[in-house]
Amino acid sequence: MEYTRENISTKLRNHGINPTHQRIEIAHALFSRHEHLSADQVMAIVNTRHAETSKATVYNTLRLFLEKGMIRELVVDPTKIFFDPNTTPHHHMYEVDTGRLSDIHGDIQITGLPPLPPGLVTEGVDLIVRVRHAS
Amino acid sequence: MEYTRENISTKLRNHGINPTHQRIEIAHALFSRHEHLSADQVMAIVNTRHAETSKATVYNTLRLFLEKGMIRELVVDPTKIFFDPNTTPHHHMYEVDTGRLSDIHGDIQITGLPPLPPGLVTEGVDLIVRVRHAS
DNA sequence: AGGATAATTAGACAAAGTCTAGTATTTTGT
DNA sequence: ACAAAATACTAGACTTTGTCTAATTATCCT
Ligand SMILES: [Mn+2]
Ligand SMILES: [Mn+2]
Ligand SMILES: [Zn+2]
Ligand SMILES: [Zn+2]
Repeated sequence: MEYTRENISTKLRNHGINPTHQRIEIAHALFSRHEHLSADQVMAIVNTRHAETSKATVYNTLRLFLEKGMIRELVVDPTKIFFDPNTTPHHHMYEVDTGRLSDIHGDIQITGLPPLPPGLVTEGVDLIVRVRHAS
Repeated sequence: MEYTRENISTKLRNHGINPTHQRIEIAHALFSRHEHLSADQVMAIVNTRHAETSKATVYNTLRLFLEKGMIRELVVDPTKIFFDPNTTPHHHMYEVDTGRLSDIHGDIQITGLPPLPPGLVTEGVDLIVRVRHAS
């Protein structure tokens, strides 16, 4: 699938989001790469050519995409949040010494989780394998 | 096991940590409760009676305990780190709407993890079940 | 005791993220 | 097409978590 401006506009509309210039730019930054990006990185990408999008808009828009379920938030680095354009269930590997974050592919099974206390619903199950480069 | 000052001093020495007044207070805050605490909460607990321990010392000491493997760090809340006095492998449940963090007990098995790329070693596997209170 | 070393401190600083109040753009209704 | 209303964007102040520095204090050793 190609991430043209037109396709991205459609995707935004499908999620109930009004496709504005800034929102298209931010969505494009996230979906055309297949990486996990921080708000700061999104900000930098979107403003490479010439400054067009403010910090407030980057943060607001990422929140909006999250609420609408278009992206996913990863809390894995103590200093910043990463945003993941892939919302299908998958797990992550985090290199603690370099800060690199990548997907784990394969058929991972988690068994033995006790039932939830009543009144609680699962929002997601995050599995993070923390690794580091050998001595 | 009782967490007297004496027992805590011994525990610190066993981890190669010089037991000072502040370090004993901080360790006591963590180990006498069986909760996951943020730096801020540790700070508040340690300084309830009268201010005795500075912010710098709280942060430095928590880092030190971490390095020495006496406590564990949990990156789960986007705004702050939690410290866990329980270093044995176990997993967590995080209530996203209240910020409450608790242990998951039971025999959880994770299968199907692909082998690590060469040169990388596992530091830990964190499983976080994110839950929220039903609508 | 006295010198060396280790630990603590106040407060400046940094970075991520939020908020506000004003401006610009887009949409809606006629 | 036009005006009014609603939505979106912005600069920059502000907040919070955490780090750093340089000076002070406590501890250790002979
Ligand atoms: Mn940055
Ligand atoms: Mn706090
Ligand atoms: Zn991912
Ligand atoms: Zn725990």
